[in-house]
Amino acid sequence: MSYIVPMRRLRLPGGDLEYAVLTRLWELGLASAREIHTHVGEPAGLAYTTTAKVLDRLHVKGLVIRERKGRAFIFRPKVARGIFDQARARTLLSRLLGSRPLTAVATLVEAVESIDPTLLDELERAVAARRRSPDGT
Amino acid sequence: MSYIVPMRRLRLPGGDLEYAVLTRLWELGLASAREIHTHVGEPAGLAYTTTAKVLDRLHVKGLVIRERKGRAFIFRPKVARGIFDQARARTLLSRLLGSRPLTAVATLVEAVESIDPTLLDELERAVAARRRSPDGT
DNA sequence: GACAATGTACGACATACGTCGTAGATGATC
DNA sequence: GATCATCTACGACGTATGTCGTACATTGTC
Repeated sequence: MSYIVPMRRLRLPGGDLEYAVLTRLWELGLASAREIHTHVGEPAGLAYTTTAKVLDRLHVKGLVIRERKGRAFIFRPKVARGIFDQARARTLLSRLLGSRPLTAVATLVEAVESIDPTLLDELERAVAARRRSPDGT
Repeated sequence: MSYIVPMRRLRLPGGDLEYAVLTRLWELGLASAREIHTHVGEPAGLAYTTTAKVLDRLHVKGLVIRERKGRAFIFRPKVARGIFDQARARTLLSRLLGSRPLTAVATLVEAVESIDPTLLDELERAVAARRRSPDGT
């Protein structure tokens, strides 16, 4: 790892709460702050304004669109989940691989296994699939 | 993703600069702040005190040991790289897998490929190896 | 022993994010 | 139309981390 780059400022990833909110939005297609809160914030014991604030920040970051509907807003994702997740995965992966990709890959596989052994099959399948279509099938 | 857990406070991961410094320490075995700075901070255009501060924080976090040597300190890692990297990988991976592990695995493989296609081989090998010895060979 | 060089200690500021609380606006209800 | 419920706007605080600068201490050198 060189850390020569002074700190990338990708507006993409974001924190866990933001991602959880965005995820819910992707699943619902469109939703009010209240709905998102009911699904994400509330079960986590968070205040309604916390959810609202997150939605607000996502809006500022241009990750969600919002339209007024009466006194409230209806939010909808502005970025495609696939695109976002891809970028997010690349960012997280880059940090993980660092200067010793080979070793890191082994560690990565171990981690996958420790989280859920059955994912090894999936991993194998995914690699095979990737091999079959190096493009984007 | 449920985000039910209010935010883990693992003292492990840390940021990129901290990880870069720790990595250098693992590589060198033991080193002075000046040495680390020469290897990590300087090439990144950082001030010496920045490197020193990072080392200081790593010390506070109990990730490095330091012994006085004259007016300076000699640092040495306190945690094994393997252990640390494993925990780090698990943390990063957990965030990546989220609520749709299957989809995430595919995205993950794509990301690996986009970063370095040859790593797919490595990934395959690692999975196979993991299969052969589910323990810790 | 005075001085320059080099270290450490530490406070400070910036940003990203999680997390609330309050205030004010707006729509719904009787 | 007065009242109540619900939203949004926004400021604030806490923590983690990157990033410096300054002050103070220590060491090595004439």
